[in-house]
Amino acid sequence: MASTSKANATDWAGMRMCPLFRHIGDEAVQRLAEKCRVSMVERGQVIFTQGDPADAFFVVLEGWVKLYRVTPGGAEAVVTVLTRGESFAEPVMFLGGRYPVIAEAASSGRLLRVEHAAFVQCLERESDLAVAMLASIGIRAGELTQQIGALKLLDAPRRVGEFFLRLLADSSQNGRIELPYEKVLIAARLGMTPESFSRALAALTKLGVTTKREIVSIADVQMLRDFVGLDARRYASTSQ
Amino acid sequence: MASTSKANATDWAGMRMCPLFRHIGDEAVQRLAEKCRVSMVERGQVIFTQGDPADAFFVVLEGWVKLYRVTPGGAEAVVTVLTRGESFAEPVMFLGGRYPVIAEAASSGRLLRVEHAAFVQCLERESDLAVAMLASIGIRAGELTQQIGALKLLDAPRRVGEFFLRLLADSSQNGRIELPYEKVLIAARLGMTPESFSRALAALTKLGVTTKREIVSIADVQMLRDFVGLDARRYASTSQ
DNA sequence: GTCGCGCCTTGACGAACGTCAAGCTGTCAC
DNA sequence: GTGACAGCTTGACGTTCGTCAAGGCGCGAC
Repeated sequence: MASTSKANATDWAGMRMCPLFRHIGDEAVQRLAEKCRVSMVERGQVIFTQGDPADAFFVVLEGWVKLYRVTPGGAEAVVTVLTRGESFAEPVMFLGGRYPVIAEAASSGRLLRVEHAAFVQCLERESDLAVAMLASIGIRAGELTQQIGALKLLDAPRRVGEFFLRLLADSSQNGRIELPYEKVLIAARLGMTPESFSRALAALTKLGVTTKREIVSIADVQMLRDFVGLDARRYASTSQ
Repeated sequence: MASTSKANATDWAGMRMCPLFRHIGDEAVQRLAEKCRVSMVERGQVIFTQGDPADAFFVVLEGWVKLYRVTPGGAEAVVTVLTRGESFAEPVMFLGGRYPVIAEAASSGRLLRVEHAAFVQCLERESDLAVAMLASIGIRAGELTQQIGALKLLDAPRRVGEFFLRLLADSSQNGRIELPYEKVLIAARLGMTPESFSRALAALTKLGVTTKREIVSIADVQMLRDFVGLDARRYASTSQ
């Protein structure tokens, strides 16, 4: 990997926005972070390849990562696209198998790398950590179950709006969001075609959401919130 | 709860089909099962209520359970419906909070009740268990991410077909599946309206899938498999 | 028995998204 | 500067599902 460094305070904060570590005590997160390395990656850089032994999992601290397979035909089949605060490859690492996909940086960014050995060490030392992580990961599963419903409930512009708001909530960069270069990836992530994504962006322009290249600017966050209708879905919130 | 008993061999097998315990060693599952109780429930019976301290989580061994909230207006808002092999309320239990929903048996059935104390005891004793469960639960999350995609990919009849096949895979009762009394629950679970569900069933009749009341009979399982097109989606399989 | 009430079904209609196809815009090579 | 290519946008059209509405079936009450 290009260049690695120890996790600093910023990275430590980045870990907290990951669902995996959301319900874990500050000290525990810090102790784990100390054993991890932060890697800088460039667009196109391969993080791991299909078949590599899964000896670590990753948290995206900044930028975008795409996971894909190469089909027998040789075509790229994108499994998913991840961004800030999202983790990947944990299950394979826990099981001690091999990575079933290729992970590639879809933009320049920073990744936290959690090694198997370091992780298990922490887990054995404090049994609270295991329970807390089980909770975190379980809640994440619950949220996903809901997303399935939300996918049907929300139309394309609202889905895009919600996605932008979620990215914004993490780092309040005053209405500015950076997307990966290929917007087709975002479309895939949101479960729609590039065409629909483009139309959704056009519809959001009326609400003060403008896009210049890969930069999205939201003039009035509250207006977007109202449009998405977060309030109407308050009942459904929290897991199971 | 109506009547409880110790977990027997059948129940022990039932636990194995739960994603939570899928990647755990036989001995570990058995040790945990020994500490759990199996409850018989009748249709309409409340398993726990909104606000109760979450001191246990559950695995459905047989029958159907619905989780719902009562909205401020007094209406029932069904969160989800679960059946054989599915667990619920783990995250809240791990966090030591209170149940945020009401759990009610949607049909008569059998539940495995896993107490907090017993669970933590097992977890502390063997650190492998924690890692295995993290893997299991993580894979489940990965599967859900896929379901989100599948939801868009598959039309209504195919979604219903796939759902039936998944229920069948668990207990090969020779093409016979029992649904809960109110089919509207299944429709909700599959993310569609009762009308669409009805139409989907009508479409499946041509494929030898007949429904009499709450009993679904599948004449030719392979034909249904072909229709759903499991093969076409093989690439996307396994988590992340 | 038969009345009434749920629930399931069936039909007609409209909205939203995917697909196909064409045009536009930016970037890079030469 | 000019050409070529890739990605994005826009338009037209068909499919599918949700919505609204009416009808049928089964079950329990009286």
